[in-house]
Amino acid sequence: MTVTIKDIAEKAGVSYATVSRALNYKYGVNPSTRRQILEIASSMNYSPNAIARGLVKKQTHTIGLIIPDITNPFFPEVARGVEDMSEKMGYSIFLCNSNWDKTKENRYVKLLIEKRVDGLILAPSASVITEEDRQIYSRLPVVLMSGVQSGSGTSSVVVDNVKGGYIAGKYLIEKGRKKLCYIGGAEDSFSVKERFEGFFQAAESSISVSLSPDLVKFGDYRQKSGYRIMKELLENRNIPDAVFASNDLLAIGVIQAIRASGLKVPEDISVIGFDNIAAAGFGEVELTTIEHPKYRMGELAAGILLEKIDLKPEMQENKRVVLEPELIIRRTA
Amino acid sequence: MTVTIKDIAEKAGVSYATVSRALNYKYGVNPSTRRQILEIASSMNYSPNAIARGLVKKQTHTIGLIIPDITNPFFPEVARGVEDMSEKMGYSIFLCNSNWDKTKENRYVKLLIEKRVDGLILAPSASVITEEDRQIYSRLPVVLMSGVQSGSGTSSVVVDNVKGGYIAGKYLIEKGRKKLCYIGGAEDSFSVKERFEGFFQAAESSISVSLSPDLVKFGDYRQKSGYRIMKELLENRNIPDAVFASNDLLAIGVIQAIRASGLKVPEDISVIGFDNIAAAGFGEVELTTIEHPKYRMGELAAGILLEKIDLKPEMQENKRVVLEPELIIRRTA
DNA sequence: GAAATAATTGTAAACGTTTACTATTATTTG
DNA sequence: CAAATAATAGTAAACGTTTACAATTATTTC
Repeated sequence: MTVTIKDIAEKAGVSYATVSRALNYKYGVNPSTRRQILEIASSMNYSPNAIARGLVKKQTHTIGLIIPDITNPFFPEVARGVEDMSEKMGYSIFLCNSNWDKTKENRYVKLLIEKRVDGLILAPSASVITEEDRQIYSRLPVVLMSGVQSGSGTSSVVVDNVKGGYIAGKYLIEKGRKKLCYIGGAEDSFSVKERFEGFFQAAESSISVSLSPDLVKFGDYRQKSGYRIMKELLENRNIPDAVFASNDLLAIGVIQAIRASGLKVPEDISVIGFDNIAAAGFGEVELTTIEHPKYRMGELAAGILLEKIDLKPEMQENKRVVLEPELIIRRTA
Repeated sequence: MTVTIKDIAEKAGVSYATVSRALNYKYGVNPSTRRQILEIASSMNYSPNAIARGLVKKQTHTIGLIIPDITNPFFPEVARGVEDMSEKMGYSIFLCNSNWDKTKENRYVKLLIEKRVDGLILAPSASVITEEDRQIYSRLPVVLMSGVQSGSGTSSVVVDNVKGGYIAGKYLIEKGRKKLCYIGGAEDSFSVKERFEGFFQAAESSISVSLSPDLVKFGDYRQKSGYRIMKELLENRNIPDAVFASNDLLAIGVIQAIRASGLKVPEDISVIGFDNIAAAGFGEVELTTIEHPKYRMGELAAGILLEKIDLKPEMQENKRVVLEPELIIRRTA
């Protein structure tokens, strides 16, 4: 049906090996023959079959990107970073949403391996790394992103969560806040724990500041959760003067709850988030937060992966790059 | 290196055709042989090579998704809809960001065809459809999404922009607004025009309402643009009592400008957007807007495409489905 | 229990490339 | 101008599957 190298060869009166060479600009084909072949190819609307090529070259120039949910405002930028870098290097990406479901994530990994991707970028939906995971990392180049503990057995790029938490805490304290509060996502999430750790360190470092256990709460990573938790705190008259939410969505929920109760942000309660999602800067939100270099993270992950792909398996080594968080001061703290 | 059907065949002492049949659950292989083969396959950690299969079956179970920019809050939901539906039907998606660049979009189309995707979903970066585009639609199943005029020569799924604009206008008028204003994205964008058309119709339908040409402005689709345009209007003392922005980002910028000038939304000026992006509902934004069924659009596009793929080319027919917009009343109008 | 039929398995070609190796032709060299 | 060399082109195998067809083996039927 579609045009193949053979068709071109026939029309040009040469063998199809020659056509292949001409098309791939390999040296060793007569310039005039090549010109002729190229012309015929374009006139026949020839489109090289990357599947066939992939089969013989054992390379698809394709990588898999598995993230929990592209709809979560954290991930589009990451994905864009991955895509931009990949495109620049001649790779395409399969986008897969694991929907925070480890089983689905694993199914995707399996599928992508069947599709013979050259490598995999994974923002895991769970923090723990299983034996099965390690097994996968030995089958193909993988780089992990975001919320991954060190010693994962493969390359990873993460933000310095502890430092981010620390910066948030320090800033709040400098602003004269005394009664701190931490509202985190899922308690078993690695990054939630790390951000808390940094925040806790900051609180500890100042004797006049408290971070009492009843002002450390966990839920999940959605806005509603922030709203609910904060509302409860307010209703119980357990009122901090500053809250650090472990991500921006949560922080927005927290602010809503505070304002709904008639209190003011930041006058009565300062609120600081984490991630600096695009919406944090929107109009009336103006959230003070910690920048999580999302785009850069994606870009780096892709860069590291592509570098790995170019190396023979025994030459590949695992890198861990830790990105710097940064305080973004807006209006809520 | 990796395990192939031949390796399994050898170990099982059968021909590799039999292994292929067993693995694919084709009828005509002895149950006990199959059991044995399956066991060997799994013990050897066999992963079928989808590339090789794709070559012979001339089907990759892969579709391409080209959108302008996943970082634009409109697209993640669309992409998610596409992905969910595709996954359900056993297809993977290549994600490509054209970055609103027609040239890049075309390069991607070409690349995806080389990678032999079974079909293509395209949210075009430009409104006009060229001869080249039509040529492409004849090469493989394509469905277009969002901002596509009818008669595009292939299937498409869009929202009823005219109706959306009309609903916005009607609502503002019902609320007693008299001096309407339209702030649109790029003037040559099809959807910008359509939304205006509907809005204009609504304005026309009521004699006590004005929509004067100096209150119809165009820019691009970013927040800043909305801010800038509105600011100018306010500075020139050309002040409407209601503005319909052709998307939410623009609307947010408009609101910022209004509030920065000391006026109140919605008391002094009502603002209504379009798209209902997630951030429109966030905390303090609470934007009144027109729902654009983004997820549904992606889901439908994928559904229509997959249906098309299953049909012989001559059986494929072009569908155009028009989704209903819906008024979402929040706090800005 | 032989013939007919059904079930299972094997053989080989095909999918569209790339590439090692060989063959041919053109060019240089002394 | 013959020999040596360089440039160009061709042949055939390989990549890992699927599948039409043929071959074999098992089962049924009378």
